Amino acid sequence: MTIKKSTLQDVANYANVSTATVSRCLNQPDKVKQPLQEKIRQAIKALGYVPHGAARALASKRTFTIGAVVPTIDNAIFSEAIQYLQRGLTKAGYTLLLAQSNYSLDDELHEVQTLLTQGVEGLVLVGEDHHQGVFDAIEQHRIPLMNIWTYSAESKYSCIGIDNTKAGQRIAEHLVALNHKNIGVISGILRGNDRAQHRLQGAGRYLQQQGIKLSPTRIMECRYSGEQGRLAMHELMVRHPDTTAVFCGNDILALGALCAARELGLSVPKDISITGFDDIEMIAVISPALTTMNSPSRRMGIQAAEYLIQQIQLGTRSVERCELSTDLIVRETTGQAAS
Amino acid sequence: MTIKKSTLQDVANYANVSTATVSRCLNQPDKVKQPLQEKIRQAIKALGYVPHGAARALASKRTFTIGAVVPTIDNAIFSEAIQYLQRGLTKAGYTLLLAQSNYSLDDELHEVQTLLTQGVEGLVLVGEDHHQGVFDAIEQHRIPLMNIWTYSAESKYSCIGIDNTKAGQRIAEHLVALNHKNIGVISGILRGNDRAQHRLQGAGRYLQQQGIKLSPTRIMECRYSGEQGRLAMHELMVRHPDTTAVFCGNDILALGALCAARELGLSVPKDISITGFDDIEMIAVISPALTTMNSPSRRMGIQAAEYLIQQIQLGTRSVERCELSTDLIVRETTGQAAS
DNA sequence: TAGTATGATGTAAGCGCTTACATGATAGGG
DNA sequence: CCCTATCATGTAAGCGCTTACATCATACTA
Repeated sequence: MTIKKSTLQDVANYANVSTATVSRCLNQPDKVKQPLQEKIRQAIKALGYVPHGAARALASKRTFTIGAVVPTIDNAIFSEAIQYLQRGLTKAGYTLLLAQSNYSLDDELHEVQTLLTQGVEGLVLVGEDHHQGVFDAIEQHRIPLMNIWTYSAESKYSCIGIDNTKAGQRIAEHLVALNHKNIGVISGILRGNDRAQHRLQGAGRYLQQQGIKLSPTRIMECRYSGEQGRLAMHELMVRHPDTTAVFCGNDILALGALCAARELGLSVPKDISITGFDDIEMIAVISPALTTMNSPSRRMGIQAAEYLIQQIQLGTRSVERCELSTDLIVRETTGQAAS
Repeated sequence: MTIKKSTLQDVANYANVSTATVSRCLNQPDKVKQPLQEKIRQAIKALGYVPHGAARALASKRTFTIGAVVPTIDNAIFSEAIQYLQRGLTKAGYTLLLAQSNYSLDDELHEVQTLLTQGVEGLVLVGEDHHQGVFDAIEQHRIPLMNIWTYSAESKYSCIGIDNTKAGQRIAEHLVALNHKNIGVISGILRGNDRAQHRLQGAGRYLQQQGIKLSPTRIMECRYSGEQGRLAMHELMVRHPDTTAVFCGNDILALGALCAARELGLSVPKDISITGFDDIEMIAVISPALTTMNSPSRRMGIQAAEYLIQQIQLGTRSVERCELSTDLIVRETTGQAAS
């Protein structure tokens, strides 16, 4: 172990071979004879040699890197997907470059550009709505894109996820079946978030069909955080004390709403029903256990990795759309509407 | 917007200047006259030029990249720290390369080597125990390292975090003050996890001083997951039905334990007290609200970013040790021992 | 034994950028 | 009006690697 960073050249000198041989020993070992390999391995170890990724990338035009941009890593549902995505990529020798958009399409574009500068060979984005610049850049770089957390049959790009509209409707059906008429919504920020929009649309449309009006004042829009959900719930109950059910944009918001209900002395589900979305692990072990829709985040992560690797290796650019099923998981926070 | 990826050379040709000028326009704009800058900007836009990071890195010997390895991103406490770390780095023009060790020091070493190949200019690791190879590699590459989630006055490397031993002791003190004698522990995997070890040691030592024996059979070791916590709790209560308090390694485990207690018909905190660790946002809005120690994860993320950037810019390699205070947050899951 | 196919290794040309240095242009001082 | 200091731009040499191609050794085949 010398004290200075060593290069391929150093290793080659040390082992008395050419740089080409060392390079081959590293990348195509079967092309180098055993004894030489030994010698080279020893040299590498002795010098503490670590390959220079940038040089390699420049020379080979390969980075073995995939980029992903999620709204925030600080939400169990995204971090779970990322974890599995990363695992799949790592296993195949790829590195994940992760960025956050904070639910902003402009930020997303900026992050995508940074990722492209870094040379990502594939991209994972959340949702199907993106800045036009994102699509342009992807075309120009000819890299595969996979939109996760969304499914639509006409999507121009590959996607894997649930049909958010249907899912939203499914929740509404459940609430209507329980005879709820005065329904409130605590949604995440809708702007630039097609998933939230679709869920709300799905629910809204169904309610309308059932003759139930979802007035704008019953829709609270806030950041995805427990505290925000709590505040939104309080505000909602001030505006519409008659509310008997609340459709929350995700589980964290639902948890906040649950907390507010407790603070207001409302019993769940007797006085008020609350639904979440995502089915993060944690909410199954709390009481009352939350009624929610599950988000197949692992599957998305795993499959996004598989798809991208395959596209890269085959050099193809086929569009693959995969709809994952989602189930309503009825637990303890929904019940018959108080009469 | 042409269809092929364009290079600096292309931009230079298009704008009728040399590559050097384009490069300067991008990196040191004040060295290029206004009108020329305009022309170059236009060319860049027209060609949809995106710089080639690897080439830049190779030529400039700068990557503006920082690496971090956390046990798992799928734990709110780490993802929160990462979020703030990333935010700080991005603001300063750095990119974060994130990897996961799955609580394994060998995996950590492997990830560190990958990160070094990618040319990271600084490293953030969790805890102070690392594979010797990690330290060797860092010495050789002469990059700053910051250990987060740990504080020790003698640390050879910079660190920021809490004194886990003290924190463990603090929880034990709380339980003893409530007259608990039969205390169980549901810890995360201890191997390769100095934080968990220290917390347990801190608690164990204090209990011993108080004449309370923490027998090995009262210590459950399991993966950090709600479900694992739940199972561990069941097992613990089978082994030691006399247990009146359970010290959990983190909040997720505590949630699982809480669930198990409910399943066993035990009332919390009347029959049994449960403590968590980390104070993730969510546990404040559930009921019963969890007694826990807070982990200043944001501060760690923010400060790790500041420290590394400073070290890189100054080219220094000074060691900075920062102890963050942590507080016991007594909520509803701890109470007097059942007599 | 010569001729050829096969495999192992070496040679050297870049990959797309940055940057030290060279060059040319401009302006001010004597 | 020439000389020099100053600034803007161009020229070209690599950064550390990969890889097409050249070279050489070896093992067959006839």
